[in-house]
Amino acid sequence: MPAKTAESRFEVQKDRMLRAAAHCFNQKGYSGSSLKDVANMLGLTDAALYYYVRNKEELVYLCYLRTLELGVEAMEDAIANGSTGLDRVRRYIRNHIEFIVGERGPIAIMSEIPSLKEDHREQVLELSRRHSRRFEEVLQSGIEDGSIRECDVRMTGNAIMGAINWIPKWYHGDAAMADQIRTAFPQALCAGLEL
Amino acid sequence: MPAKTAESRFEVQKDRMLRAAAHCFNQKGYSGSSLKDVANMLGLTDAALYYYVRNKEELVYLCYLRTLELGVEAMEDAIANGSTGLDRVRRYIRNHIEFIVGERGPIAIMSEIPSLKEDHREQVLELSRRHSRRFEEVLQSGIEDGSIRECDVRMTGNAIMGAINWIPKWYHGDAAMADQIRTAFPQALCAGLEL
DNA sequence: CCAAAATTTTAATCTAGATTAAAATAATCG
DNA sequence: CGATTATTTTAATCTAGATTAAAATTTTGG
Repeated sequence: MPAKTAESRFEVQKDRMLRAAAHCFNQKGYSGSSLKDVANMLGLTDAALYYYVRNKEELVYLCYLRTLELGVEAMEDAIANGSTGLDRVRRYIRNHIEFIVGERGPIAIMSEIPSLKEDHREQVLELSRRHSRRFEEVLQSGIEDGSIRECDVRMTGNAIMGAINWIPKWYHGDAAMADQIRTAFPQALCAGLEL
Repeated sequence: MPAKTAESRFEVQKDRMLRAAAHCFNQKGYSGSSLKDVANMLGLTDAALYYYVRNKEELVYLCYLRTLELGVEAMEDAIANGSTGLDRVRRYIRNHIEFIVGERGPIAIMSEIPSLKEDHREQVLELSRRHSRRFEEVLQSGIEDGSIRECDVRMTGNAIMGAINWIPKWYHGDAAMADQIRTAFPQALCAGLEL
C-alpha cells in the first residue's frame, strides 16, 4: 500500500498543522500569528507549510472548516443521543467543550471570518449560520417539550456560544482547569435554561 | 480659555479615535486592522493618528485602558446601587452591555492582550485580573446573601464575561438587535444564577 | 541498495502597512 | 490682521513576514 500510506501520512501531518494553527490563531489572532510561529510548533520551517496549503488565508479557511465539521459532529451526537431538548443542549455543550480542551483539540475559534476572501467567507458564514440555526432549533424543541423555559432562543444561543467561544482566551492548557471547565460550564450554561 | 479649548478638542478627537479603533479591532482584530482603516473612519489620513499616539501598539493599549476604565465604572455603579449580589450582577451586566451597544461605545474587546508589549501587557493583565476578581467577589457575596445558588464563581464569571465579550463578533450596529440584547442578555445570564 | 516520489530547507523576492520628516493647512489669540 | 500654535497631509523610508523557486534531503516501493 504505497499511495495509501503516503496519503495517510500527508493527511496526518496536515491535521497536526491545522491543530497547531488553531492554537496560534486562538492565542494571537490570524494576522498576529506568523507562519513561522505555526511551523515552529511542528518543528518545521515556514516555507514547508506551503506544501500543505496554498497560502495563509487558506490555512485559516481550513482551520475554520475543521471547526465547523467538529461542530456538526458535536451536534449530531447530541441530537442522536439526547432525550429532551435540554439534554441535547447539555450534550452539545459537553461535546463542544471537549473539542476545545480535550485530546482532539484545539479547534480554531472563528473570530476572524471577515478576514477570509470573499468566497471562503461566504461559505464559512453559511455553514456557521446553519449551525447556529440548528442549535436554536434544539433550544426551541426544548421549550416545546417542556424541558427548557420560555426565552429568546436567538439571544440565548448567542450567549451560550459566546461563553464557549471565549474559553480559549483564558484557558491555556492547564489540565486541572480543563476538568473544572468540563464540569462547571455545562452546569452554569444549562442552569439558566431550566424551568 | 485658549489652552482649555485646545486641550478639550484634542481629548475629544482622541476619544473619537479610540472608539473608531475599538470598532475596527472588534471586527478584524489588531493586526487585521490597518491604521488607514481607523483613520478613514474619522475622515483622516493614517499618518494623522501619530499626532495622538506614539504607535499602533499604544493605540491598542489605550483602547484596552478605556475598556478597563468603563468596566470599573460599570462595576462601581452596580455595587453602589444594587441591593443583593444577584441584583449587582444584573446591573453590572446591563451596564457593560450598554457600553458595547450604546451611545458611549463601542469598547474594544480585549482579545489580543498577548500582542501588547511587555509592560503594557502586564499592566493590562493586572487590571483585568483585578476586575475579574471583583466580579467573582460580587458573585460570592450573592451566594452568601442567598440571592445566588452555589456555584464555581470562577467558571461562572468566565462564562458570563465570555458571553458578553463575544457580542461584538455578531452584533454589527442594528438598533433593533441592540434592544433585543439589552433585554435578553441580563435575563439569560442571570437565570442561571437564581436559586 | 537504487530510483522515483514525497517532503523540507535555503535563499531570494515582493508587498502591505507601519513609521517618519518636512511641508501645508487650519485654528486661535493678541 | 499677523503670528503663533495645533492639526493634517504628502511623500519617503523601513520592515516583518508572506510567497516562490530551486536545491537538498528523506521516504518508499521494488
